[in-house]
Amino acid sequence: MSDTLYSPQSIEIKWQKLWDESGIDVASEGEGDNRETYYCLEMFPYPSGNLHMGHVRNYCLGDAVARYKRMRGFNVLHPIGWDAFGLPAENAAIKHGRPPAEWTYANIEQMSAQLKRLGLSYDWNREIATCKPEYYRWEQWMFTKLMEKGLAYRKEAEVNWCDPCHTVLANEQVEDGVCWRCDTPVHKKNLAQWFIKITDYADELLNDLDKLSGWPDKVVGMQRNWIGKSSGAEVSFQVEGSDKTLDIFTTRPDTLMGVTYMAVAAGHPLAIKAAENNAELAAFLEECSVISTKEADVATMEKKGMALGVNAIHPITGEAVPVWVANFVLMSYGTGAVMSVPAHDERDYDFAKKYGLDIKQVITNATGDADVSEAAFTDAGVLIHSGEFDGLKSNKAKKAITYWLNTNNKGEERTQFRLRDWLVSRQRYWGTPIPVIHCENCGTVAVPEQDLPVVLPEHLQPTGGASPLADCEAFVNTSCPQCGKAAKRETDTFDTFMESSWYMNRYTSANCDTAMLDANSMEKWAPVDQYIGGVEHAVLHLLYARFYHRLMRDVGLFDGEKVGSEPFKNLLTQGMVLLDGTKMSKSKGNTVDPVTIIEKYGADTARLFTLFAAPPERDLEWSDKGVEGASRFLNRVWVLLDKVGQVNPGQADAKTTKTLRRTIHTHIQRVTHAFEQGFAFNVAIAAMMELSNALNAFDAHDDEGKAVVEEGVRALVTMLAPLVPHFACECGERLGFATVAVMAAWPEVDESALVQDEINLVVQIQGKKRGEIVVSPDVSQDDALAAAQADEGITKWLEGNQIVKVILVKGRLLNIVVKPA
RNA sequence: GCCGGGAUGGCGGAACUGGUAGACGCAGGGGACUUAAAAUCCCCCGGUGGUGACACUGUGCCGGUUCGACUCCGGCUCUCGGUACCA
Repeated sequence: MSDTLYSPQSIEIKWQKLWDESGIDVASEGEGDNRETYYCLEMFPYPSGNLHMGHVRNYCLGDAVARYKRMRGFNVLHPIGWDAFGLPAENAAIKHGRPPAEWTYANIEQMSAQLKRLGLSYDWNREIATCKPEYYRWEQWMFTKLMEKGLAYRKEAEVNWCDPCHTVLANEQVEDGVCWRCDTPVHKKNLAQWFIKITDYADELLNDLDKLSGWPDKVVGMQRNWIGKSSGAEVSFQVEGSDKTLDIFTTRPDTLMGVTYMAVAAGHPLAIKAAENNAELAAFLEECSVISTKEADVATMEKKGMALGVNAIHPITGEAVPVWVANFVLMSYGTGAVMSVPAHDERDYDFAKKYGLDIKQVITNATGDADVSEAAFTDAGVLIHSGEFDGLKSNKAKKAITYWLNTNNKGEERTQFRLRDWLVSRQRYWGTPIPVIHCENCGTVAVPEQDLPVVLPEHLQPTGGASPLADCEAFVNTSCPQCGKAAKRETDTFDTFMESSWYMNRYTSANCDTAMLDANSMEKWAPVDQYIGGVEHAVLHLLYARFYHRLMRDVGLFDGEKVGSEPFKNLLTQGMVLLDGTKMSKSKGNTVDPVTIIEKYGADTARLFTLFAAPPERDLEWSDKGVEGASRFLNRVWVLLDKVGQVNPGQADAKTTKTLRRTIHTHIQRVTHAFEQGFAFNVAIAAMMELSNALNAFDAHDDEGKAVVEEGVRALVTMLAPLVPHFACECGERLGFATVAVMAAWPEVDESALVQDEINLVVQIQGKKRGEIVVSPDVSQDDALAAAQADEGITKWLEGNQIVKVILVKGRLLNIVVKPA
């Protein structure tokens, strides 16, 4: 019997100390290190105060990957840091009356200790915090480069505005159309904001999605839809009685002859002008400004509109069609105006029915009987009531009509993206200052490189109203770098997606203080081989990071040939951690504290459970009982170690020993396969449990049996090392491993151990299992059929029938198809 | 609304490329050990019928392809994530 019981607390602290001292988690930059590099990265945490189970899951997955790759002989980079700017720090600051910096730094300290207690194999030498000037100075530098290149620009955009609070609200701060703090209805307001031209990269970002074979199809699909390339035409409608045109984009120029009205956004200049002497219309525009800017709200609200009393001239027929303002047309998408073809578009149809607008059918189906009296006909088809275009199919008609518009100077072929430029300004304090100075003489001037970073004062106290940065004279007042006269700093800060868009590259050269990146280090490690994080980042963060990586490439920070255009080679999107079927969250009060679990069961049990309870990409339902099960398994393995070296009295059986050895090697194969195929740790652990059960059920009666048991237990402990590293190291020490278990070589499958003399072959009649026969693994179809026909349990199903077809699936089954004789 | 997932026993899940559905674990039932309890160990465990061998049935719903479908195709339902200022 083992003289010591498995006691996780002391073991874990012991090994954490030993790993730290030996530096095995440090990514080697050394010249003499010839190992292939592997970069494993988990999405860095927002320092909210305490680690939650979502973090634990994310980082246990990443750690298992990193440790597995080390055991496979890779030189692994596995860094960690803090996404430290953001709204929650300001909210906490308001609540506690202390500056966000204090709260943030205290949280980082606390969460670092919690991460360390989990035994995660991070290279802490590369730790970064995005709220530090050493980090964000390079983001500011990059922004000034983008200004130089014309990729950053300023224009007006709508924000959620709360009058009493005198501040811009995040979408999250708008609840059912009212401000979360004062319950006043929120309305839209235009502000001058900074944008980055991600649309210049839309085609590249779209086309390169094909290269992302290591990403889940669903994420690639979501990005493709988000970028949303569509081809169609831009069409100019003359505004009646004016020299202005109303320009629209449509993907269906074939339906142009069916336009019966136009619709513009409430913020469209035409609507604003028409409202000048129309009180009713002005009131409607005001009503439209009181809804949130969320797409989901806009899409689900009741569709409303009002005629502007203005007409547009149809470019082909010359007919006048009324222009309406509609609450579902967005100023931020396309031109802020659409042509409406109710006969062939569902939304236009509903709107036309509601307001009694004309419905003119111009497309029919192949049989010519498409009907629009009850619903819109939205399929492609054949043109009717379209003058010279009658009889053309939709595809041809699109080209013909676009060609007509082009030759008559009333439109042209166009590609439109759903993707909009990235709005990076935030009217908030706790973020990276935008490195711009406003000068009365010179306009907006970028802060010169030698004056960077623009340091954010960390002592300010937000109140819930306007940003305290704007009131901080020491920050705001400066001089113009061009003319030297008194000038004012930009007080907006960057969207926090800016920081998280390049941190993965910064880790390669985290301590470089002379440039954003050290090109050599970047080219050594990047791109990230395996990125792991929540699927909720499938579009925004991952798209911005793909974009920013290209910006860094194009600014010349690294060689695009060597690194490639994509920052993340493989992506694993993990599911959420649920309790009672809903996401664990503080606000719902359904959380389980990781620290409590670690204190009760140890980090290894917590790690094992989160990896075992669900496949990585699926949601994980938390179960206290399941945690106990994980703990029991570790105890069983702990006791199993006592079997090593034992020879029991009794008769040895060579066949049983051979079967055990086969089991050991099929399980090494299965575990390895599970690791290699999408890191299916839940399946790997199940296979390890089976192996443990098989070893436990076997008693060695001779030296051969003893040797096989030892082989099996050693393989089991080695394969457990990436998942429960402290436990495996302690077991390895007990077994006399030559190296620490977490750096041991991964077990190899002995193919010769897998060979079987005979197998059970399933016999089916009409695809239903009716029995099994024992045959050689490479039995012929005829021999298998003969064996089946000799089996009493099977022949009874064949009686009175004639065999029509026989199918042998080698090593699996024999299916006999019969019909009544 | 739009875009994208998911649905398998009482529960979490497994099932290779279309080839024995329910591995592994949890819960539950029975037993061993114990004065007792805990811990541990052994057996059973989708449903219906049957003492049993066994039979029928069964992977959200409806339909299809196939010798054979959890897996492929068409149509739904419910649910979750994203929806551009939460990160």
